[in-house]
Amino acid sequence: MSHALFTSPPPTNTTTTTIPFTFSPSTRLRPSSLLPEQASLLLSQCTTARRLLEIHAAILRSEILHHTVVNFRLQKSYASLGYADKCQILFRRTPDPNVFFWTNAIHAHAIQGLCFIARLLFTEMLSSDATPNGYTLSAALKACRLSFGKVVHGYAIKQSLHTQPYVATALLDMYARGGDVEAARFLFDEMPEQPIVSTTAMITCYAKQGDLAQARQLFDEISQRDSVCWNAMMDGYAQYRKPNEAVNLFRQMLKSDSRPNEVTILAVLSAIAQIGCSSSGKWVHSFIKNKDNRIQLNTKVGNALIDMYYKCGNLEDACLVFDTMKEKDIVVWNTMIAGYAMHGQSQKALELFDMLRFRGLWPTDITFIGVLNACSHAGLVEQGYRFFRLMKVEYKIEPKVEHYGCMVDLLGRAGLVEEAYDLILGMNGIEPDAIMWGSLLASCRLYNKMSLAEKIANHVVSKGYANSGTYVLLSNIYAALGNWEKVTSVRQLMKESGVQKDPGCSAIELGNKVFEFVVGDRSHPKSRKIYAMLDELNAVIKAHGYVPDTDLVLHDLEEAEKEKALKVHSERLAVAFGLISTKPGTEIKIMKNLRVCVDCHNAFKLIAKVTRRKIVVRDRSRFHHFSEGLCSCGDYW
DNA sequence: TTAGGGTTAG
Repeated sequence: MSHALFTSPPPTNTTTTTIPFTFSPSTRLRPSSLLPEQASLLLSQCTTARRLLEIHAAILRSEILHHTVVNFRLQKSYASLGYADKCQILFRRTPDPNVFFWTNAIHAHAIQGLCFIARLLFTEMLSSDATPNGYTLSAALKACRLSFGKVVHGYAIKQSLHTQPYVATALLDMYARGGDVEAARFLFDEMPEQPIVSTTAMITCYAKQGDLAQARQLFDEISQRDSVCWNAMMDGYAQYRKPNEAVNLFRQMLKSDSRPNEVTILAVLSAIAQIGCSSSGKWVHSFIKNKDNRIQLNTKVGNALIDMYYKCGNLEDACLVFDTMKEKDIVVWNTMIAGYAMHGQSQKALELFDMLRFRGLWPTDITFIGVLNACSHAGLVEQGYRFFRLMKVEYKIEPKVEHYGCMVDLLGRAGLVEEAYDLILGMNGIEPDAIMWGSLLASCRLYNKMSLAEKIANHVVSKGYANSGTYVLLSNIYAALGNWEKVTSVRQLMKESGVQKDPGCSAIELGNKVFEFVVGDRSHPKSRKIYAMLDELNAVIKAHGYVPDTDLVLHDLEEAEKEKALKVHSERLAVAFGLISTKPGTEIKIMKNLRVCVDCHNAFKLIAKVTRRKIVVRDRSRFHHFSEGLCSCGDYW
C-alpha cells in the first residue's frame, strides 16, 4: 500500500514556515514538519480513518504528541470516527488526563455501545484528580442502565449538576431507556423550560412503552418541530404496528418546514412494508433517488428498501435494489434471504447463504432464522438439521428459542409432529414460548394429531401462554372432528380468559389507495356488487370442482350456513372487490393479517384460473402467488 | 467537548 508519508520526497527546506497553512483533505503531509496549530487544524478537518492515520504518523514524527491540545484533538478524532480502542490506548498514555480527556474517552466508548468500559472509566475517574462535570455525566449516562444510572443521578444531585439542561435530558433518556416512565416524566416536569430535545426524549419514552396517545399529545404541543421529533413519533407508530398513522405523519412532515432525513426514510419504509402498499414504497424510492432530497442510498436505506419491496410482494424490485447496492453488510444479506424465504423461493435463499459465506461474511443468528425459515417453507428437513448444526459447530451461535421455533415449524409442517414435540422437550435451559406452541398446534391440526394437540393445549392454557390463536386452533381441531360440545367449552374458556380473537382482515391496494375488509364486511359502498361477484365466483369455481372445506368453520351450523361463513372471509371480499375494480388481466395483491385458511387457498387457485389473473396473497407467514390453478407454495405451508 | 430519532426475525 502506498502511503503519502513514505513516498513523498524529503523536504528541501526543513523550516516549517514553508508548509502551507491551509490544507485540503488530500494534501500530502511531509514528514517531521507539523506545528501543533497545524496538526490541530488538520485533525479538525479529518473525516477518514486513512487520513487520520497519516496525521497521527506526522504528529509522531513531528514529536508534538505531548502538546495537550494536539493529543486531545487526536483522541477526539479517533473517538468521532468510532475507534474507541485507539482512543483508549492514547488516553492511557496521557499523563494526568484532565476532565476533557476523561469525558472524551467515556463518550467514545458509550457511543460505540462499549458501555461496560465507559462505566469503568467513569468509576476510575472518580478516584482520579479530575472531577466530572456536566459534559462527563451526559456522556456517562449514555452508557448506563437503571441501576448504575441511579448512582450517577445521585452523584449529579450531590454536585448540583442535575439541573443543567443537558444533564437533566441525559437522565431523562436514561430512565426512558430503562422503561421507568414515571421517573422520566418527573424529570421532564421539573424542567423549567422543556427544550425540544427533552420533549423528544419523552416522546420516545412513551412510544417505547406503546403509549402512543401520550407521545402524540406531547408531539402535538411542540410549536417548532424539527426532523428528530417527527422521526421519533413516526417510528413509534411504525414500531407499534400503526403503519397508517406513520405514513400520515410522513405526509404532514412533507408539508412542514422539516425535511425528511435518513431516519425518516427508515421509519416510513418500515410502515409501508407493514401496509404492503407498493405504490407508496415506489414513491419513497423515487424520493430517495432525487438528489435534491439528500438521502444517501447506504446499507441501511438499501436494506429498508429491500425489506419494503419484498413485504409488498415485489420480490423482483427487492432483488434489483440488492443487486445494485455496492456495499452490502450482513443485515442486507439477511433481509434478502428472509425475502426469498417468505416468497417460497427456498433454493434462492440457500444459494444466497452459500454466496455470503463464499464472500467471507460471518452469518448472524438472524441469518439462520432466514435459512431455517426457507427450509421450513420447502419441507427440507434434512437440510434444516444440517444448518441447525452448522450454526452451532462452525459459527458458534447458540440457538435461541427463535431457532428452535423454526425447527419445530419445519418438523411440524413436514408431519413430524412428535419429533418436533421431542425437540421442545429436549431444549436445554430454553423455555418454550407461545409462538412455538402455536406453530406445533397448527401442525397438529394439519395432520389431525388430536391427543397431542389436547396435551399441548392444556399445557399452554395452564401456563398462561394461550392467545387467541391457541383457542382458535383448538376449537378448529374439535370442529374438524364435529365435537361441538368441546368447541363450545373452548369458546367459553376463551371468553373467561378475556382473550379476544383477532378478526380476519385483508387489504387490497388499488391505485394509490388501500382498502381494508374484515370478515363479513358490508361497509364498503360497493358492497352489493362485491357480494354479487362472490356469488358468481362461487358458482363458477364449483363448476371447476371446488368443494367448500367446511371443517374449519367454528360454529355448529348446517352445511349451507357453513359455506356462507367461508364465503365472507376477508380475503374473499378483497378479491371480489379487486375483480370488479380492475381491468381484466391485472394482478391482484392482497395482504392478510392471519394465515390464509385451506378453503380460501383452494378457492383462490381456482379463482386465479377462471379469471386468468395472477393473485398474490401475503398472509401472516408467507406469500402465495396464485396462477393458473396453482399456488407457488405447492400447497405446502 | 455535552442532551433527543434508526436496519434484518420464528
